[in-house]
Amino acid sequence: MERIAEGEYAVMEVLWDEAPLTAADVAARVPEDRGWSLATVKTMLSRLLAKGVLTHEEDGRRYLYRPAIRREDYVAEESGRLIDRMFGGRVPALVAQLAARDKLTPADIAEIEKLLKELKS
Amino acid sequence: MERIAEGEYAVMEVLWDEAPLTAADVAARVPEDRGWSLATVKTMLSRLLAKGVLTHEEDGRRYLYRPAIRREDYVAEESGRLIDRMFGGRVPALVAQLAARDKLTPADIAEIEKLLKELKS
DNA sequence: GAGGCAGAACTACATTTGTAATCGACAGGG
DNA sequence: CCCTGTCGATTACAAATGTAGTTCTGCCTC
Repeated sequence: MERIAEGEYAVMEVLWDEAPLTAADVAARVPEDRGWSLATVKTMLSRLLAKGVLTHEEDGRRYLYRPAIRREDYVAEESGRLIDRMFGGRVPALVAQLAARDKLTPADIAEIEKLLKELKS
Repeated sequence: MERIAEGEYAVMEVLWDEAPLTAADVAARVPEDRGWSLATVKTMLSRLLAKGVLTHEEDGRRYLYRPAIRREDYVAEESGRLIDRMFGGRVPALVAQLAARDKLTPADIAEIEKLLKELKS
């Protein structure tokens, strides 16, 4: 699976949330703070098509875009990559790091414990 | 803190592992499979210096390089970024994802549970 | 003391990414 | 039927990245 750049990812997010959409629809849904023009969004869409992570179908004179890969799959790949690179593939090392940085609220801890308990059953 | 590119990161790893080192030493320690020439490593070192994440001190005619930022800090920032982007900042969502993908061995689970238990004390 | 080697500094060049502008085709409104 | 707005396609261009090569300058060796 091709790598998706940071900016491109914002477009994927939109389409993972709702698809199919026209280019204009995507542009309208991209987070405001990107400050992108429609042209920029169209460039992103072309590149994502070229990378094979989007498909398009014709709808009259326009295209409707939709993701060709599942969000879960991409997210899994990216997090795996990070865990491999930064934590030697060891998930507990990641959790330890988060803990050391106070990134875990008591609610998070409870939730994770619950998850793990269910896993073992 | 400046963003460190993927390739540059490999150089940082070397120096986090052992420092200070000369450019040649770094080159010798970069993972084989990168297939980098000494020149490439030197370019990386310059760019990392420019980004302010390395420092160098003179050692006669050469430089000795050492990290200017701590590995833990960088790793914390990067993992935070990923968790924000892909999991809406929710760590339990990340753990759930790993679980769903069978990325957690029973040993991992036990280790994480132990970590969390200690956190609560 | 001249030649060569080792270092850093500078230069090079393709690809990817961010961020558009422009072009050519066509559909719909008047 | 023609104008104009809308589409996708093509082109643009700077910054970051990957991956070196080249140059200049001393130090070491013979």
